[in-house]
Amino acid sequence: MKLTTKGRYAVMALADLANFNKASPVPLRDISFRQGISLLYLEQIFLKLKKHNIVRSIRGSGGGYILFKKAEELKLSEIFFAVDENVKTINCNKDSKKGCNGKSSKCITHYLWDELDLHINSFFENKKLSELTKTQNKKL
Amino acid sequence: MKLTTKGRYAVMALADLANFNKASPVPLRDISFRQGISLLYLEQIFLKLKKHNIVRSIRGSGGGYILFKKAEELKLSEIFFAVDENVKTINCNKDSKKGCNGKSSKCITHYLWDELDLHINSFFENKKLSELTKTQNKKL
DNA sequence: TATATACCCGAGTAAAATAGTCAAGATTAA
DNA sequence: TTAATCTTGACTATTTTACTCGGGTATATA
Repeated sequence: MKLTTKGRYAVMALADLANFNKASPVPLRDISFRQGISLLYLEQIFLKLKKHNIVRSIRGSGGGYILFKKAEELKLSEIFFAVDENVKTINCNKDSKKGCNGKSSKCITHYLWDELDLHINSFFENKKLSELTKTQNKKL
Repeated sequence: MKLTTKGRYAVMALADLANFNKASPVPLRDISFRQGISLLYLEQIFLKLKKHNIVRSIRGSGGGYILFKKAEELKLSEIFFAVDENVKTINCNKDSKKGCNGKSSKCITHYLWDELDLHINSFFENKKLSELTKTQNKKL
């Protein structure tokens, strides 16, 4: 689980999309403008979201993107997974030279990072996109 | 809270130190060897740990480092804070141009990252260094 | 006191990752 | 047909990370 702007932008853009998704497809140009994210970069991100069936695209004039699932059913973990590919925060055995082989005092921290991943993951697993837009609407 | 090898190394090295801390100071050379971490890099890391009163140094021949606190009382959050300086995983208003100003639909995700930080922080707040070494000793 | 062992510290740097841009399309509504 | 919009792969500037380097300083011990 890398936490970079790519994941952040994806969540922001989808939250925006959810807000404007009522009737017609939303073009990236609009999201780009409203959220202040580079259009070209958004395109990259939405291609990934599309590949993972998070959004559906409608081409041509008047086209844009729509959510594939309802915001109430879309977990943030799905979004991050779609754009970030890497799911581990830290892994101990990058180069298995001295890193982690299970014996001696070497991999003292192995289980820690596993636990951490579970912990972070549970946060995103239990969070739906709709919770964001609700928060926003309340201006909480 | 950036999660990089610097934080990882710090935790690994301190866990190692806690294991060998019984009688005499532990030289970085030994930790470097056992954990497979560059000695020069470890020095950098331990300077920070020292500044934050996590370890104490003893110079000269026969010298090395010892833990300043008991492993049972040393929270992982202190360690990460000491070496990483940055505490936020993602922040929404890097350049406050369009990022986050509290109005319109812009900062939809603002509270999300706050929550996330709290969530991750609580993990490290509730974890003591001694829990790591115990895990290791049990070969769990 | 000489010497080796260790910490101390600022500065520099190579590699990797991130955050984009660019160019050339393909579709489709109006 | 034309403008709007998505599609795709490749390219690139910037930033961050993960180190290295070169010179210290302090102290135990022979």
